[in-house]
Amino acid sequence: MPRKVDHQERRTLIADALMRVAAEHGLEAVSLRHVAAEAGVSTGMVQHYFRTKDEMMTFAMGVVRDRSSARVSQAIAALGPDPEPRRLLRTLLVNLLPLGDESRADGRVALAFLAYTAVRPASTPALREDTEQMVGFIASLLPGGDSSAAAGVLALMEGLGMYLLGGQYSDDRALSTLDAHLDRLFGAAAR
Amino acid sequence: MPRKVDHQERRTLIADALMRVAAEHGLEAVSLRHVAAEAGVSTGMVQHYFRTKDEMMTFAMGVVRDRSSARVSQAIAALGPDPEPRRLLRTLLVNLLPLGDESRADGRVALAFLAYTAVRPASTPALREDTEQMVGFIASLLPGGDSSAAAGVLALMEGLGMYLLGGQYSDDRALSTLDAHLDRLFGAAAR
DNA sequence: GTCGTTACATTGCAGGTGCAATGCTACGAC
DNA sequence: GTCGTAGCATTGCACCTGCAATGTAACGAC
Repeated sequence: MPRKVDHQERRTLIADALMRVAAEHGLEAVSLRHVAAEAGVSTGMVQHYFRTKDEMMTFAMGVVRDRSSARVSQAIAALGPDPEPRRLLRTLLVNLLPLGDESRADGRVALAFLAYTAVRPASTPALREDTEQMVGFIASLLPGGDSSAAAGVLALMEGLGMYLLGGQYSDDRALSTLDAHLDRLFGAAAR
Repeated sequence: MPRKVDHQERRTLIADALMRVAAEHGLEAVSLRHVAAEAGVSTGMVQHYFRTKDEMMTFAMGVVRDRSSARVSQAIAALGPDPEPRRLLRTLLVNLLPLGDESRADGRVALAFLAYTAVRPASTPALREDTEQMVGFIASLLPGGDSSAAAGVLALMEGLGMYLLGGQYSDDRALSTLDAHLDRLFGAAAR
C-alpha cells in the first residue's frame, strides 16, 4: 500500500473550504473550482476525495452537524455533574443558537443546507429523528415532562436562530427572549 | 403608444413560473431559460420584462411577501369587527405558518429566498422593520403588552414554520404546540 | 399611409460548470 | 529492483449560464 495520507483529514479540510465559500457567497457559489481554490488545492484533488459534487455536499453537511453537536456536548460537560435542569437546558439551547460572528457563519451554512435539502427530501428522516430525540430530552428536563412544551422550546430556539441570522434580533434580545420563555416554563421563581 | 399589455400582469406571470421552479427544484435551478420554459414563453420575453436576473429575483420576492401579507389580512378581516385578542393573534400566526401543501410550497420558496439574501444583506433593513412592526402589534394583543413575550411568540411561529418545512413537525403538532404556548401567555383559562 | 415605439423572438458569445480521462510521481510490498 | 497502486495535476469536453445584439411584427399617434 503506497503513499498514505489521512483521508478523513483531507476531506474535512475540503469541507472547511466549502463552508467558508458557502458562508461568504452562498451555496450557489460552491463549485468544484471555487472550493478547490479556497482550500488551496487543485480541482483534481477535490475530485480524488469526492467522486461527485453531491458527495462533497453531503459530507460537508455531516461535518456541520457533528461540529454543532460536539459544541453542545462539550458545553454541557463543562457544567459539571448533575446540573440543575434549567441550567442544563439553557446551556443546550444557547449553544445551538448562532450567537457571535463565528457561530453565525456556521448558522448561515446550516441554513443554506436546509434550503438545499428542503427540495431533496432524502435526508428528511434523519432530521426527523434528530428532532424527536431532542424533544424527548428536553421534555425530560421540564417540570412535568411536558412534551408539548418541549416542542415549543425547540421551535422557539429555531425561530430565534432564524432572526439572529436575518439580523432582526440582536444577540441580547434573543437571549432575553429565551430566558423569559424559560421563566414561564419553570415558574418565574428561580432565575 | 403602441401595443399595450399589462406589464404588472406579465411580470407576475413570470414570477409565478419562477416560484414553481424554485419550489420544485430549488433556487439554484432558477435560470432565465428554465423560468421561461416553465412560463411557456421565450427567454427573450423574460428579458424584456426583467433586464437582469437579479431584478427578476427581487420582484419575485416582493410577490411572495405581498401574497403572504394579503392572505393574513384577508383572514383577519374575516374575523369580523373587534375580535378577541387571542383569536386575532392565533389567526395571524396560523396564516403565517406553512400549513397544507400549497402554503408549504410558498414556504419553501420563502426559505430559499431567505438563505439567498442571508449572504446579500441588502434587504436586511426592510426585514428588520417588518419584524419590529410585528412585534409591536403582537405585544398590543398580549396581556400586559409584554413585548418580550411578543418577540417569543413570533420566534416560536418562525421555528414551527421551519420544522413544518423540514417535515419534522406535522400540521397538527405545530398547531397544538402553538396553542399550548398561547395558553401559557393568556392564562390557560379560555381556550 | 408613415413612423416611432413597444413587444417580443432568435441568435451568438464569453464564461463557468461538473465530470471523465489521462498522465505523472512517490511510496510500499515483495 | 520492480511493480502496482494511491495521490494528485492537467486537460478537455459537453453543457449550461446570463446577457447583449439584432431582428421582426404589431399597434397607435398623426
